Amino acid sequence: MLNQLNEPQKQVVTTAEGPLLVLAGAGSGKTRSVIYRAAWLIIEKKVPPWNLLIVTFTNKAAGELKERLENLLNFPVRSLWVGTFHSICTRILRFESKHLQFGSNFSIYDDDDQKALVKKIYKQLNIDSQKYPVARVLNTISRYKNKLMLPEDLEQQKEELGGYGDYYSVFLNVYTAYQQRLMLNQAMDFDDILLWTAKLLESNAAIREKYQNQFRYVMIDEYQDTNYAQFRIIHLIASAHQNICVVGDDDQAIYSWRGATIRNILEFERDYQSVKTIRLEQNYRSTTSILDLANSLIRNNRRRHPKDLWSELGVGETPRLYVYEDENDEAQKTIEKIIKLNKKGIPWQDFAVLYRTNAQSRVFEYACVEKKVPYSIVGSLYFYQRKEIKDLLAYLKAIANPRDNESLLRIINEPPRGIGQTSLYKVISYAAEHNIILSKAIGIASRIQTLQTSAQKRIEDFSSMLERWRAVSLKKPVLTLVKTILEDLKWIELYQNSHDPKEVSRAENLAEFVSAVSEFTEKYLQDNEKPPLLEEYLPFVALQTDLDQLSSDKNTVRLMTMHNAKGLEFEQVFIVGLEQELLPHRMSMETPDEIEEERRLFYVAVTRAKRHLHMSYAKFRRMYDTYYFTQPSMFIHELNPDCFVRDDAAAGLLTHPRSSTKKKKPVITESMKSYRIGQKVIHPEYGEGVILSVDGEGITAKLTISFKNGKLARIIGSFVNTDF
DNA sequence: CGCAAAACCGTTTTT
DNA sequence: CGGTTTTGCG
Repeated sequence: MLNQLNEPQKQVVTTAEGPLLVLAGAGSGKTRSVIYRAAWLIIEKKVPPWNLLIVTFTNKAAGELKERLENLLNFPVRSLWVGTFHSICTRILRFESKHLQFGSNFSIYDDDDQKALVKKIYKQLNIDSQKYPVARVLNTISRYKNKLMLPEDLEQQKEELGGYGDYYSVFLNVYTAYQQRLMLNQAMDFDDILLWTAKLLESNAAIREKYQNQFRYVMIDEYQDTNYAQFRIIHLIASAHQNICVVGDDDQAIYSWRGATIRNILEFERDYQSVKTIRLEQNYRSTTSILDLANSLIRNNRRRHPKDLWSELGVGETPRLYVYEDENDEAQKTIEKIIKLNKKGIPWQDFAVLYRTNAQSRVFEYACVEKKVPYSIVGSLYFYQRKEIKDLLAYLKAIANPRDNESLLRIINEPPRGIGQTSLYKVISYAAEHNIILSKAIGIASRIQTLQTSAQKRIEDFSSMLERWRAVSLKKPVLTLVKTILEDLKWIELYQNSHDPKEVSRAENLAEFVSAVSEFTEKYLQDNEKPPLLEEYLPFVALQTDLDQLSSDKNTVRLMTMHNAKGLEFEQVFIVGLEQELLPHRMSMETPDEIEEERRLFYVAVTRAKRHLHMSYAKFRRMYDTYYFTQPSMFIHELNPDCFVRDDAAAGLLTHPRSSTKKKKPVITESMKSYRIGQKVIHPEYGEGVILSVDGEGITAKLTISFKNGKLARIIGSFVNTDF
């Protein structure tokens, strides 16, 4: 087994005891080392699989790791704990629920659920969402939770931080109410899963010792992207026996916005005694020309351990940079290139298109559909966030957890069954008055005098339907339950008979959901005797974000964000949208630290490529309904010019490198403060033009301009000059 | 109460 | 622009 590894990898595998820090560059075989180390522990050290804990970054990585380990061992390992922090913690919390204020059937709320809940709280507390943006408040809540701080822990800080104005006290009110509502609904958000696990292990010595004894050997992949809560959980388990192996790369840290901190790597050596550090620097993935380009980029980061990756895979083809007209042109031509290469015999699945934001995926999706290229969008936005799927999931949550009012309210009139605002208000008041939960109140609607008789009946009918499904959910597989719900509601037919094509596609999505459950059932049966019930399925699906996960071997072009590409590799990588304000993103270019993280993100994207790297940007990009002229990403100017070639059209366009990292402040002159129709303007790149319409005032006004070169554009005033 | 029209809002990145 | 939520009316 060891013969297939290089020297440092062998050391990683055979250092079984004691704290081990592996600093592993991109493509240096770190996952391979983790798998072989697990196999080594099981075979050579006779460690039972259930004494291992392996933490991965995604569910997909966990699944692949397990599969590869079983192939290596040549036998299935059933009782091995391998998964993300969230899935492992969910398992622990469900198992230990009697020591918590939660039942084992607690609901898990995703981003949208969180947002909906906070919006309700805003209404209740009369808070202006313009003044206190929901996204910002939720972000702050998340940051505190990642530091294991609940509202009560913040009360004492109220005085000191009050000086910043009323934001903090409003925030604290929202946080307190939010947390109360979660408890009331017996629900947790993603951060709570980590937080409650850490609190449980902290406060309960018996449980802590139990898991310390169970997880005698702990391994964590992508350690650079763990946050404080995750660090605490691991520390509470592993500090007792010190058999902990963490694997990470500071150059690939791209989740600081989620609370991840590089300190976890730096302080590792402080928290554990006599840490052994091993460096993996030989890259087995990419050609030298790709690595040279990556090295020339990441060298611009000041806060890093200096290191250069090297490989023996030969020089290979020089990376290319293309310049396109606008985002549509970029998408069309990128897909056309892929088609050309595919015709030469490269299978679809060897191509990946990587972008900074999910919003960029749409044009590529359209281009694929138009040109009939099979594609998959890898990412969260696509399936489980759709309204009809969220509705169906709300049914499942409401069935499993009767205290989940939010889910119940979401579905009580969806699809419409004549239970409107007025009736609902009456039921909620009744429930509050009699101090009973909503799902109980709807069962005795006929006792609610204020309701009309017809409404009473509709509500009770709905309640008894829900109870019937609850009974099914306890005895029958979740697949049967889902089919029963869809049939009882005639839901698919309802959407199918619509004249709106969007509604019809909702029907398809519901049908697809059934296949997803069916696929899950098949997978589940490989490890279990009986098909999964709802209670087994829900925690899985709540943490599931990517539809492709179960069937990742499809022969399709992969479209994904750079973040989603972490840990993956492809023969051909297309990095698109390399523009200022997109990469680095406009929200992340305030501080040098933010710029460095964006640079690491680009580095991660580049190092995904095995043989061929294509980069591109567009001169022109539309956002909502406005066109913007773009500037090439500052990172392009940082690349060693010998490491890539520019497409013909790109030559000469990079003649004036921008030194400033900030958005250029336009020079405002008197004449720029007002625009009028018919006025002549000059744009540095597009030349002379005439204003056709003006929307708004001053330099932020949106102008429609007809340029002499024939281009019709809607752009922001500050980009053109009228003062000549 | 349901439906159509109008307002609104969002773009970082994810478990 | 595209999707969802709110509004106003029948």
